[in-house]
Amino acid sequence: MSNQQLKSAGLKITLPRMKVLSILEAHKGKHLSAEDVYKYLLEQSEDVGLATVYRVLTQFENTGLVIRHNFEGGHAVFELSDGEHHDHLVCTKCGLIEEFIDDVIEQRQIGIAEKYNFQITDHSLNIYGLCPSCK
Amino acid sequence: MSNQQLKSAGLKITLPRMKVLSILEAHKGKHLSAEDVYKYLLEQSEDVGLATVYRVLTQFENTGLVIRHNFEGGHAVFELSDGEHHDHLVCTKCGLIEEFIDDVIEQRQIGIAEKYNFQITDHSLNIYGLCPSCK
DNA sequence: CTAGTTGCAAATCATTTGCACTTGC
DNA sequence: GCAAGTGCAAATGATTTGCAACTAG
Repeated sequence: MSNQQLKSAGLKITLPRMKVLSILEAHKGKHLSAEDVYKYLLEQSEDVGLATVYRVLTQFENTGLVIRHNFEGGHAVFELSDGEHHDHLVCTKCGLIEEFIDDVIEQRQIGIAEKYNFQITDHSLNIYGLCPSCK
Repeated sequence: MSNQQLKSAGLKITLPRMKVLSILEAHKGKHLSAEDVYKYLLEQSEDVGLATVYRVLTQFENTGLVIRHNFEGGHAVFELSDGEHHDHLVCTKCGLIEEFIDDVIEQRQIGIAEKYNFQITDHSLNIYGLCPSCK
């Protein structure tokens, strides 16, 4: 199953890559840092180096398999791409993340890029605040 | 003049703080990294340590005097706050940054936060792409 | 005077890289 | 078999911190 995703991404099907992919699938909808993935691998007593986790995640990002987010606070997080773009609500207290899409905002952004004559390649919108259980 | 800003921020008026502030004022509208500020200080043969630049910028951020942005690509940039919130168009090739505000988007974000019952404290919207001269 | 500040060097954190070794095809 | 992939340890780059010396109020 996931083998196909790797193959069609032009990557050799190796143990570490499959393991990382399975971790990501097991946490679909979550946002994991490289360290997180590494920890989950250790829990499963899998023998994969942290450096490899970084390498694999970066490769997955390049093939579009995963999305990398740079939220506030130093470290990047990754999530399996579902092909759909979405933005985030991030709780600054507990770290909870809600995803959302707003077509009006998407359209506006395109309009703004046009106004400034930018060729838009990507964008990120993050709303920071306190989630229902933290406020 | 700037002395007042520091005093009202509850910070002692020290040489390093005034110098950093003057650098920021001399580059109003630009987005400088801590290293940038440090380099400008060196150019003026001012004797301020990089660590102090970081400390001062962080203090300024806490008092709301400056805004810190975490764009893609590792290092944070700072800009003097004009009290107005705004978002950014970032050129991924040359680093050019254009600022913009869109009331429709602002309103939408408030609506989204309400829908998810989040107490919004901050948000950042960055559109990445190629600027007119880079595309 | 003395709490707040600073400079410097060493420490930390996330991430990357060099290199000899292993593995997928 | 051989290029691609991996593990480990050392290197990196941005930022932080410990601490003794310094300075604003």
